[in-house]
Amino acid sequence: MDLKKLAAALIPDDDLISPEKYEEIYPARLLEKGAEVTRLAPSPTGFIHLGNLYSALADERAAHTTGGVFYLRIEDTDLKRKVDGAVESVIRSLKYFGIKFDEGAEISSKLNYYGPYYQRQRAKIYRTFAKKLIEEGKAYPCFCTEEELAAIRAAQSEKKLTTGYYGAFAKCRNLTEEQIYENLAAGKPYVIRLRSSGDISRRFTFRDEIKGEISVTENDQDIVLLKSDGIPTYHFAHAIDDHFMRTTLVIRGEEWLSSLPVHIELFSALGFRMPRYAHTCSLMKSDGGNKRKLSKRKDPELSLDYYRRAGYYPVAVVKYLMTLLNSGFEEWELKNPLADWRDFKFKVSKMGKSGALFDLDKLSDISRTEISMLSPGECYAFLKGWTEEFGTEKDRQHFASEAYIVKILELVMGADGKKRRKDIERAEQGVRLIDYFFDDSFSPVYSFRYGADTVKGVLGRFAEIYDPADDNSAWFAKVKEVAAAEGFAAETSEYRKDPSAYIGSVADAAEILRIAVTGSANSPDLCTIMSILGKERSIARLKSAMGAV
RNA sequence: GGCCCUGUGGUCAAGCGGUUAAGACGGAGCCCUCUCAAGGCUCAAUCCCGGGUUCGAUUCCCGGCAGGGUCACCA
Repeated sequence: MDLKKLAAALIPDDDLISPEKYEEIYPARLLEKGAEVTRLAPSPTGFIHLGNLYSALADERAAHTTGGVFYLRIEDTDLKRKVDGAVESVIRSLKYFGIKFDEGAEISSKLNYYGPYYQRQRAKIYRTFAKKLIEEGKAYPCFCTEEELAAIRAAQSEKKLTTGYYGAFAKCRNLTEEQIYENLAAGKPYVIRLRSSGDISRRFTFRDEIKGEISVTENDQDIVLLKSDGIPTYHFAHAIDDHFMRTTLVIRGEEWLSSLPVHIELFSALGFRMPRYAHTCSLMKSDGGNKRKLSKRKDPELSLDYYRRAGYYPVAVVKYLMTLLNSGFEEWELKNPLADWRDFKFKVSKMGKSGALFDLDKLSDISRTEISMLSPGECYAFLKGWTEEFGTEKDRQHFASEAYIVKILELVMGADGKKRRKDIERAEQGVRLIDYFFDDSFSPVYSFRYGADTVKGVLGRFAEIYDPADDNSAWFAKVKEVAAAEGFAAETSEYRKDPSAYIGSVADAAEILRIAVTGSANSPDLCTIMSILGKERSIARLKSAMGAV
């Protein structure tokens, strides 16, 4: 068979350049030894979730801790699943979490020598190499219809054989020259398949950067290289792109492990040297007692936008992911509390081998800690940023008064450097937490544990003598005075000695005041809260609580 | 079902032939205390099972089992 002629008939493009030329167009990168070139290669099929960030972070760290390059490639070969705005969303989300690319799609960089970075725009390159493989007899056209393929699959699974297009099942593999041209003349659509030379019974070990030695067999599937629309499949595009974009380390989810044999054969058929691979375990979610891989479709609440909306501190999300990526990170951080997290020596080889269950408690804890280390001013800026995007109109009005909010935050966070409160876990909750400082969002539900007379007594007496000029101890002395007058023990120790002699302790009396002022039995220092509110509003709240019982 | 990956407390996990089997989150308790938060201290809780190898296995080997992944003209 005249393969040259066949290739020209199958790939009639007349604007292709020679395959060798591409080696010159995309030369080896000039990088230090050990520098890794990694990439994030999402398909633009919607939002990205925590699992993608996890992977992106691994890529970013692997590149940037070795002086390498991290680039963005868009795998948009499946037009059916394309979602508008997905690329922008990916970039925006990653940027929010501090993940930056050095080159690639939509990245303005002088380094963009290896593009285009959208696979749809790379059709010529793929077709060039598909043509080459056909000429070499390593690829062939397949005219099977979807129905025929389904029938083959059905027959195979009935006989409990491996499904797929391989060996004797690959009907189009041995089509005669006449048959092929007949089909072409009839205008039948076709795909280009790899003519696999592998033997599934041959087994060897492959070294993965995370999993270590893994056992694989040769590939024997005649997988599709070019779909009937002339666009490549993932496998084919992967081999060509990662070769010509000079990727050194492919970090991808372990769901790709099973197609590794295909990729090994592809690189070999194309005569390319393989990059190294790191197959990451997937982030899991607990689902009815079992673990399950995080899914874009099933877990919309794990979209990165969800974390933005909930207001988790972005660095906290990254740090949480870092603890999963390299568990040594946590200890390192404990030892270097002031160091930049990027100074941690990330190692791909130290990545965990088994899928971690996503732990919201842990994320919350880290977020709380990160926020607690902010200065009140920084925290204000963070919360304000959140209100601008996700808050209510009322929130935005509240946050217009910077001085007032900062004063509140000094209380809520602890003004000095060492005694920090950790009340704010994320922006959304933090903004709600301080709602009671604003009259238009203060909507208390009074639930006093004492009778109306006692409540009114405490509130009324305190309203009489409250003076915002009092310092903490003077303020508390007045609380004690009021408490004693209403039958509470002025000292907790006294109350403990003889509980029956009192109706409660000073703590219980303070609770009445606290509920009246804040609407809650729990709050930070009440004395400070009242001084922030000021005399008028504090007393007004005491009075209105009196009226409500 | 075939093939592949994984298997240490509730969760994330150190460990890499001999350890009282780290640490963090969560839980319980105590202290502190006007409540809460924070902080300090303490406690409970783990090597999937069965065979080997070995003086000795969480660690090495084999076999089960369990969980996950994958078997497309999707990535």
